[in-house]
Amino acid sequence: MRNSKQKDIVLLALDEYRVHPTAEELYKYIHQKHSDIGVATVYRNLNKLSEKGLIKKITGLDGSSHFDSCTEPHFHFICDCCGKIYDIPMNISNYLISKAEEFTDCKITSMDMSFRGLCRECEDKHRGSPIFEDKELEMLLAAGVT
Amino acid sequence: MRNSKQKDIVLLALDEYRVHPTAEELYKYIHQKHSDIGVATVYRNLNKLSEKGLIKKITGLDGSSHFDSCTEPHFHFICDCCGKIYDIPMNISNYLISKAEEFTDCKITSMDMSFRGLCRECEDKHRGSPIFEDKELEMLLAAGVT
DNA sequence: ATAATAATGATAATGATTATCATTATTGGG
DNA sequence: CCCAATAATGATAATCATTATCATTATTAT
Repeated sequence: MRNSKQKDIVLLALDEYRVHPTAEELYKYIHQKHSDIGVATVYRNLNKLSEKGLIKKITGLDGSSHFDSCTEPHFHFICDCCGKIYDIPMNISNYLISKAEEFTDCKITSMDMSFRGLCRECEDKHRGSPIFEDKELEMLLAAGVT
Repeated sequence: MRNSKQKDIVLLALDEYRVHPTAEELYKYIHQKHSDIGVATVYRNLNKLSEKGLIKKITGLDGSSHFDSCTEPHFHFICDCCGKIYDIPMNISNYLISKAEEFTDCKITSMDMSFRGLCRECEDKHRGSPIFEDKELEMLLAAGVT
């Protein structure tokens, strides 16, 4: 991976932007100051940087991937209502990981955990008026590591 | 959510197919026996069923979403090399979840955990010839729940 | 300084998913 | 049991995110 002005700009912008932007969002942000940088370059760099572990790619939120300049081990909470992403500065135990390796007989190199639900703001807003049609969605949350 | 023949067929097919298919794959499978069912119907039903918690939507693997008829709490391992998905029949402790709720001050209704790495098969195949360019990818795996 | 080659930018192309809309099927009253 | 309300369907157009292409430019090891 060679250096390039554009790569630096993308990294810096991601750092500044803070709120787990999509490639598209970050591109628009960058475009304000650097109208000469193309979309493809932003996509390319974000992907390359995340492949190398220098940034984090977060998937499974909405349609698109989000990116996070923080590579410290942490997880995410996504509000089902407003879509906002919150950081959860938490680690997972090595015990869990070795358990998983045991189960699968596979070598684990990375993992991803994300929680969903309602953030405080949305919960307050929707108090009394349920945003979900029925209770089918009230998911069973597991009890104890097995 | 009303009943329909198509919904039953989609659910049954997902059950039969077993291997965490994408909507597209499942559509092709269904199409063999039921050429009258459209793609949109398969997509619609899979999404609706997963919203209701009757099946599981798995995201963040490749470009597309996969679906899983098993709603028992479990996680997934995805091979970075061949893309195969393995089940990990594991639960997460309530302690972790309440910790996460504490951190975020949000109400958690569901969670998702996925591991990545190399499956046994691919590891054997690639022994000696590293498929990754460098060691930057050897991700720091966290130590102990903090 | 230079040759090899990785990165760039513009844009076309792709792939997955959703929206549209006229038609059909399901369902809870009467 | 029939009927009105409306959810579901199928075909296809449209959208959205992302990747491929390719000629040009920039970086880097020698």
